[in-house]
Amino acid sequence: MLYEVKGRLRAWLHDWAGQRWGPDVADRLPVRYEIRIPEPQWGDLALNVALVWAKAVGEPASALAQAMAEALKTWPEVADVRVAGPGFINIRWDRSTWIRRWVDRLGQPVETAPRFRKVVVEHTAINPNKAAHVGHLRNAVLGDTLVRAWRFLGENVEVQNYIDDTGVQVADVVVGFYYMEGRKTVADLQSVPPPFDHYCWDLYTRVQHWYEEDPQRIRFRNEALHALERGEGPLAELGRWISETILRAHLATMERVGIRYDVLPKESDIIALRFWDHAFELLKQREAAVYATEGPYRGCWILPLRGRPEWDALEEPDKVLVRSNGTVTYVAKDIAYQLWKLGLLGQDFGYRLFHVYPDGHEVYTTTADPTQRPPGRAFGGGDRVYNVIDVRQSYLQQIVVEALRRMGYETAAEASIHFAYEMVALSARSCEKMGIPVESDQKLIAFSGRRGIGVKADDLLDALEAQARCEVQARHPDLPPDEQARVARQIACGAVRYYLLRYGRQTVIAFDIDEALQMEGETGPYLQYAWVRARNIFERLGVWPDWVGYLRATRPADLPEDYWASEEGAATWQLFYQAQHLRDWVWKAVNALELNLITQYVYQLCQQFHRYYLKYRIKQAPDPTLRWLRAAAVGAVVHSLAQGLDILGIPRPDMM
RNA sequence: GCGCCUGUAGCUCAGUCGGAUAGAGCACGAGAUUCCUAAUCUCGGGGUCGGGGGUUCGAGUCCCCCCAGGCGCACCA
Repeated sequence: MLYEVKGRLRAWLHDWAGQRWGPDVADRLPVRYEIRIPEPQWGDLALNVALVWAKAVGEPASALAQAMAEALKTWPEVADVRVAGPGFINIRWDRSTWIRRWVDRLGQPVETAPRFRKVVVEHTAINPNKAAHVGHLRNAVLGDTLVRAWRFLGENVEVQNYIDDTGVQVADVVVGFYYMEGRKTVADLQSVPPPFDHYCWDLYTRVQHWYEEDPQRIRFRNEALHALERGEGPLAELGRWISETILRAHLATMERVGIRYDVLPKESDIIALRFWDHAFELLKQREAAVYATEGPYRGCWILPLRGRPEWDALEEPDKVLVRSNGTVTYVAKDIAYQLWKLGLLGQDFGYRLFHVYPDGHEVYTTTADPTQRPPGRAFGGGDRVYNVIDVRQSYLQQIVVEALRRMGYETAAEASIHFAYEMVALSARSCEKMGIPVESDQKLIAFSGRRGIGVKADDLLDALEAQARCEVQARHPDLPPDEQARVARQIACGAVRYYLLRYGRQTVIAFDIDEALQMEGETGPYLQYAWVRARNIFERLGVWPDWVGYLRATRPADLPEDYWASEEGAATWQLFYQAQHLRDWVWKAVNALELNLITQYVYQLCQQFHRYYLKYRIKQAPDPTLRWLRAAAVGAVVHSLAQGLDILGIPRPDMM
């Protein structure tokens, strides 16, 4: 509701300016003024528009503010408008009107016009050669939360998880099984002690050491790599089985934290379908790729980047796409794939069903046979594409976008967004605990699959679940064990997701096991506990889940106007009003790609609710009117919290 | 060398396109429960916002310089 009022206010201010200075002036006035929620003492809404516009029109800010304030007083939902400081306009809403209108509108869908035809979000993209670690989890949680936020805002979103099943990493594990361990058939792999992805975690680091012992052995990797690319022979067969098995393990791990996908495009199919050839033709046609006849890249096809200030600073700004030996570089493949995501390649994969989630949601994977098409489904072709990849890939991502630009796909370049975030590293303290040697001056140690340094996502979740289960058992000894386990899983999921989301994306997370296992204070369980408490109120009133019906049926004919001036009235209003801001924050978060804005908002709402809950009882309120007012505020929290927790992917337990 | 990012309480971090008195959590100390209430709440100490200069009604936030740290800059993936 607040969201809608803010929109009206902007339009109204524009009209007001038009009447005062004429429409031409109004259209040229800065629109970057702020409509913010101030400290409660100032009012419900604060505008700095007079300060911003005063500069533009050369009138004193305070006089301007005064005039606007007078005009705003005619709004029916406005109780009072005051001018403060150098020219802030502080609006105070008519509380009774607001709360009544809010109850009436509950359940009505918010009207949203989608901005995009399809938003594509690619995240996770873990090499399918070993178990997922917490760093991968950060990627997936950020991506998934972005997906949830866009869906909340009414967009059609497709979730992609790119699978590099032909790369060095898978090749190394193939080498490990085939040459080091002599496991040469799929049957041999099936006898590996489970969990398979955890076994490969160790094997992968063992292979690295094996290479270091004798550098000659690197030829086994090349052999495996070629086999994977050709897709034939016993090595390729092992590779296919390994990558698919580990991919399924990754899907299971991600399902534990509520993360799902729509389509899993495989590198092997990109190779088999020769996506690059098509992209290459396009690049040549549009003169974005050039054959170098001289200089250091003689004999290569390059993407010339000279001529733009941001690239000229580099020693060798041009980027090789096709090597002098005719092979294709990593960036080049990425350009082809990005073109497909944007629907510009003029070519598509085939698809087959890969997995069905318990609730019926289907995940497809690609095939090399383009005639295989799932009925009623189409993948790729987004008009907004997010690539969730850590910040170290920024340079590469910039090149991909620049290539689109050079090809003349300006809009597509604008639509391609690199969601860059910092990595998860181990704190020196955690390393010591885990027995990893640390040099004294090092504060952080980066995760490294090769060296086997990192915390597996499953291990973290297991630890959290075990801990949560102990607590649940202590609190609800009579609850059936499978119910206890279910709640524990929900809490573990909430704890991990909140832990990974609360940091800004440019903050390196120094992973600390004790901190990650924390369930008190600013944590996921804190939010979940607020939900349980709020929900319990209506439960105890006997009106769950139809608390909306309850609020409508028991609404008092008149609300006491002096209530809002009391201490309780102020608290009730603040809680109610705070619960109205979700949509604004989600919007802001998605546009700035700062998802921690959502966690902060939800956390603060919960904090406010916990305080209110302790102070004002609902069921035992002194009279029906007070009960209704308090219950309405709690209802606003329930409404907002349900949506907020869903966006964050934090489960909503029935009890804790 | 060049580019990007970071520096805020003992620790881990927020801080909204520049806005009103710099905030949380953890840790530490003291308290709160005859049931919608302890995975919670209340109170307390703790800060030269890395340093210096500038822009303006107003700077943790924008600009310049310096210091410290991280990451990136292949015919590797």
